[in-house]
Amino acid sequence: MAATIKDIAKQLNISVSTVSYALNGGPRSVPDDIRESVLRVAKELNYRPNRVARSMVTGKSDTIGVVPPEVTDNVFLSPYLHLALNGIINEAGRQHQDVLLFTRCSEVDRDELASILVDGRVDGVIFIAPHFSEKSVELAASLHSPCATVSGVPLDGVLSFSVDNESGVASAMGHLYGLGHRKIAHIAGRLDMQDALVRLQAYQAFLRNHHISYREEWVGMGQFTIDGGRRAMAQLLTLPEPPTAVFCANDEMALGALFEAHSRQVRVPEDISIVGFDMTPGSENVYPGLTTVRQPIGELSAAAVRALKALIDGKEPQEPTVFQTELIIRQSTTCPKEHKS
Amino acid sequence: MAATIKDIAKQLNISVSTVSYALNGGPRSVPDDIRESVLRVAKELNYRPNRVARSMVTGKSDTIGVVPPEVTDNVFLSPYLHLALNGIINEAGRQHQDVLLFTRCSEVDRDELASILVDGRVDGVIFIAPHFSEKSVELAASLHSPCATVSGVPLDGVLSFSVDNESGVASAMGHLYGLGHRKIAHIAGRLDMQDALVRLQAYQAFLRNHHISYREEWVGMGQFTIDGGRRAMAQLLTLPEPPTAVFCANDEMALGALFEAHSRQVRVPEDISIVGFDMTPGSENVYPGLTTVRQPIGELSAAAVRALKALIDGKEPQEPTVFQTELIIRQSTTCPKEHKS
DNA sequence: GAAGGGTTGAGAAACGTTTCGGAGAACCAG
DNA sequence: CTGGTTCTCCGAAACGTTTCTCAACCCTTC
Repeated sequence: MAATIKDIAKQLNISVSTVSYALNGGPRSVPDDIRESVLRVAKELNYRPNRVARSMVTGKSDTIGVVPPEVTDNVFLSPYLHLALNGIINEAGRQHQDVLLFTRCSEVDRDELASILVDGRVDGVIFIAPHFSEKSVELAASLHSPCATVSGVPLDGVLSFSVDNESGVASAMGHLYGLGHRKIAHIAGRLDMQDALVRLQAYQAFLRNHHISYREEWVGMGQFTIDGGRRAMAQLLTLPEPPTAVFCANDEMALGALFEAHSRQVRVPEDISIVGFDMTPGSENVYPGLTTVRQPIGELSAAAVRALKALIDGKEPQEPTVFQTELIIRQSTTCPKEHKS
Repeated sequence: MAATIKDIAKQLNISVSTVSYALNGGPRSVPDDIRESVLRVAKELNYRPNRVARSMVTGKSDTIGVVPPEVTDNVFLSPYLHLALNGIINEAGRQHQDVLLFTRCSEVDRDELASILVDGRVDGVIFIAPHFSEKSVELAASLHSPCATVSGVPLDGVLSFSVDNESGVASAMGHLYGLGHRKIAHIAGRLDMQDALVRLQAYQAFLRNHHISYREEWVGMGQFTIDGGRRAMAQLLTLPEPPTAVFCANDEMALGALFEAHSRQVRVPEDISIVGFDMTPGSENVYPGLTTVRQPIGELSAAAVRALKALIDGKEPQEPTVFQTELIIRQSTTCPKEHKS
């Protein structure tokens, strides 16, 4: 039985509109004495404005929605999603927005996913690393509801924030190449995701540019997971001619590769060098520390929130933004054996 | 300009109530032919129900709120909060609930925090590890809105989920004691949080029960953070008589302690043993692997969601639930030096 | 003292749903 | 044919806000 604006009005024998104006410093002024008594009675009755009712009228909710790439158990354990979500939350707080997490996208069909985008509970939506097959981004764009993607395909009507994968991959591969590696394998992520595909292509482009022939058996599919990385590494290590270095499309697969190497008594980096991508917290404290490509996931996500908020506020949509990466050299990479002695 | 129920009614020349019944399989039946045409037109018009309006009438939102212990930048980077949030999201999805993250608790006063609890956007709230000073839990309880705490103080009218800290601490301390350690220090967490306080007390109780005298200088304050753990460890290591083992109230502080030991050329576990608490993912892959006390944070949080949902659905409130811990012995603990040779 | 402007506050509409009350039609049993 | 039950479906109320319209009043100013 929460108190409403009507209760206040009744108690003071004034109209609800006056109460509303007083409470909000509303579009109209009210005399000081009335305002004070309204505030007093509001406090007495323990009045709390009902945000749902307000949303109903204003059409605003001060809440932004976040759609994960998929909804399976423990998606949010992914370090990438973790960093992205953290960045979103940080910035959302600053922008005075709450965050609504959609947890039910998988069990409903795409149509319904679209419905949650426009059901009035959020002012805008951020899609984190959507799959190519995910139609809801286009749907959201076609509904003209403010939306943004983090690491998605740039699309008309959608704010887009991504990282310069090409130069990131080039720096990682260049590092290995510079150390003398020529037998460089790649463990790719889920190819139905933008980052994975682009990184694979950039890997291939690097080989081409450096006149190294592309060998299909040196590309493993790691699905962006630790286990996937392990399996892919296992395959690579049992090849008749194994590579001397592995570039992984994210840190989790790199960790998996590292663990697989450990369990097969293959030394890292002496026997094989490993490079990751993302610079997740977990890449730092393993043994040996993982050489990786830092991408500013948090900043990228925060920028998405900022731009989304601006769009919601009626500003002009921001152009697609590409963030730069940075190579972080740690202990998991060194010269190939043949080169050394 | 989203289509509404009215548009459907107008197009078919029937009343909105009939449309609503048809759409919802509502409390009343409608003839099959009408239902079908309603569904058809709804599809044609791309109709999406407005959840806000529905909430308004039904008073339900199918959304549960999550309140972090505090809102500062990067709170959600905390592995504890990460695991808790992940557990909540997993279970919320299963219970067909979305998750609203409150990002704005710090800048508003407690009163306002309470207001977001009952502003109609959520059906219930989960407080994760609230501080003692946090009045909003009591406030929420007094407002009779469904709420739960994870690792909070048990309180009337609040569902409570926590872990058996006493036995967890006893198993960790017992492990060190069994290895021969008698000089056991403790790095405590934020003492304005339930878990930290109880673990400190359990540490003291263990010493008492084993007739080891309590030494104040062997208790460091680590604030539950890596940096705090580092600083506390630095102090312990510069003591005239340093301890041979350190029991930390969480894994992050244990990692901090580990790193500090590394940087001072103090070997772990040969020179000093370290035990953590939580079994966060980060504790596994460091060198040496961290002995720790596993607490099922995810399950605990999931249970909170389940119980909260049941309460929202009008079931009887579940009794406070205490989860058991499990000692995970890895490589960061061994016998003290004096004992060995 | 009348015209005009500004201030004040009451009343009501609107947002999009759900669901109740009840009117009319159809059907059945007596 | 009558009385009761069941089926249809319309109209309207309700949820709690925000904000518009409009009337009443007060104060200038000519």
